[in-house]
Amino acid sequence: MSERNTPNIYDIAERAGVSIATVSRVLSGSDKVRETTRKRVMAVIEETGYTPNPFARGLGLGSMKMVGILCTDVSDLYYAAAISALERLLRRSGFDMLLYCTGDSLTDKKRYMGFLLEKHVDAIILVGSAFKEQDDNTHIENAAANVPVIIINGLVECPGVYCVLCDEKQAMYDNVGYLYASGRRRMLYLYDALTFSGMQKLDGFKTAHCDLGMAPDEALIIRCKRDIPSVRALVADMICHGPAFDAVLAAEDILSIGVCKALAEAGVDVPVIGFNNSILAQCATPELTSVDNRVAKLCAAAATMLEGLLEKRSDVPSKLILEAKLVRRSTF
Amino acid sequence: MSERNTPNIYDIAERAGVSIATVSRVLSGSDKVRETTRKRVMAVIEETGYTPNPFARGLGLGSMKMVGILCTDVSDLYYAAAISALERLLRRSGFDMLLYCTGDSLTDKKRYMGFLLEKHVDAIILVGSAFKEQDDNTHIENAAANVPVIIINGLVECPGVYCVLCDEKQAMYDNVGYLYASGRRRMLYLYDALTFSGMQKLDGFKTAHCDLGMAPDEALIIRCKRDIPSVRALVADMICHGPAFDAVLAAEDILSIGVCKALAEAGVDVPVIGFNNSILAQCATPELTSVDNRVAKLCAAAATMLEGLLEKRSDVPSKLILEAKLVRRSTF
DNA sequence: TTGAAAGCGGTACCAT
DNA sequence: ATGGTACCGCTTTCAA
Repeated sequence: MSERNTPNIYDIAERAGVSIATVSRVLSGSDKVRETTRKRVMAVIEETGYTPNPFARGLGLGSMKMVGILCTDVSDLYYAAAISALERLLRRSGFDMLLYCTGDSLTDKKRYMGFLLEKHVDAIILVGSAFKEQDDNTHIENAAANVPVIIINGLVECPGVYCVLCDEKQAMYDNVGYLYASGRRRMLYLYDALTFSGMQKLDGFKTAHCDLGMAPDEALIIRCKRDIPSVRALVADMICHGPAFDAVLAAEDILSIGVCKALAEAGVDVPVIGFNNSILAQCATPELTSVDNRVAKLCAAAATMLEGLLEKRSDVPSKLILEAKLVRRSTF
Repeated sequence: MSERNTPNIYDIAERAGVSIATVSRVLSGSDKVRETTRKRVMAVIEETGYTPNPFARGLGLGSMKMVGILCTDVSDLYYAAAISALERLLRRSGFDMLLYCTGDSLTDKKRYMGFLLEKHVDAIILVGSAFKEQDDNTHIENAAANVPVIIINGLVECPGVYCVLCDEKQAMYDNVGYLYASGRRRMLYLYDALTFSGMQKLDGFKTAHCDLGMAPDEALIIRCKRDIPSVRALVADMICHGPAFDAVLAAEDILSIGVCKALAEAGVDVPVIGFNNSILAQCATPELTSVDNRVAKLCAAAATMLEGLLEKRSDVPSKLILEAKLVRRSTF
């Protein structure tokens, strides 16, 4: 072996007394290698600790078996859970995860999407509906033209884009139904952003009202900051000065926390339902009833899709919708 | 341009009427290119949307500008915060992040560390003290022999390993002091794991007791599951059946949540101090006083170190310790 | 079953 | 300032 730091395929070939082609065959598990030859080559590989150079392999194959992940913010509980699940699943399929956090600006989302394509990843997974824009999804369409794109909990209908989502509209629709059945008529709806997911939930809220013959009161549909003290102040103020409400639906657990605090302080007892069923739901006092939107299942479905796509199978559905599930705790 | 999907440097050279060497120079911003030539080449690059193939570049340079990150679990709030911060910082320095989640088994930690080395990453960052083992840190030492290794909040003293940590021992030591000053003498200490970080905190707890002339009561030092209901049950039981305590120190915010719930139920009011100052501290009721162990700062320091190391500067400290900071809220 | 050699797409040294 | 060319290390086709 030469004095390079790591041995290469030539070193192995030389020491095993074969050509590099044979070493390559052994490495790829080809059956066109005589057993004795394979043994000899393997012995040299073991003894030298040789591992193939991934860049060279990537250059020849056009792939380093990496999947690019785009999320707006890993420090968010929901995204972190998704990425944790995806990492395990991807690794099991032999892929590495290249992680990009974009923040909310469309410019950065586009820019990072571009970087990912330049890196020649094998696929791109968009985590969260924050990636579907109202007007301009050209970057997603463009990416999909080059490589499979999977969106977790977002929907962009375009060839090459595969979506795995939770039926959050239905979940929120059902929430309204449950509260209605328990006699509630003035439900407060809190949300922080109108991403695709945000719009679905709001839509479910409104549609349910209509179907139940109630006109949703716009004064009870409030956009607020994703921030406990803000929500707390907001709800405290509403308790004092109206408009009156007799139940609360929040688009995110974190918002519900603020709600619970305000309610507890004022000694008001109305049902609250959160969304995401994150650890925050268990931390809240009283413990929060929350909609579980099945992150782990969504990710598992995405991973399965991905394998299908990379094997160029034609039976991969372009859209897959899972049901959410209400996890009842103390607040309802 | 040929019918390949993406243009390569030869296509650009041909269309610009120059050699590939010149294109390469333009790409690398060399000043040894005539301005008119540069313009011509740039024009072709723009118009074709050419981007250099990272595998080829990686092969030649021996690097794809990627940093490998190892953490036991991204879905943990603390690690997620760290990884979020690191991602931004690394990207700013032009590095991509290859994320690996190992779980707690040493076998997997070693295995994934090996994978990372095989990928020829430019550096490895270990997030969390879970990576320092009691007995066997050969995998870390071995990795450090090949590539810079940085540990966030962990300590392995060995050449090539750089550590950035928060002085959690001192923080816990101070906590005991504060509680002592407010008249507390029987402090309950809860922890879930004895990682390096866990041992530091416990050590601070015990040392402070000794320095204050109190023998720490081993019956008040309790290891519990990292799980709200378990802690809650544990503390509820202690309130009823003893041993008695008049303050609680927890090694993690999540444990404190269980404590707060049990205290609230029993109507007992004793000070509680959590650790990590995560979002959970704000979610708790009452809001939790917690030690901020400066994840963002630690990560920033790590990023700075990394740049120094990759520039082969010799002024990079092998150990850097930051102070923690107590964030006072309602529980103390 | 095995080997020789042509890519893959860059970087960088050496001429000119 | 520019071009020619030898690497970097692997995969794969074509011959033998």
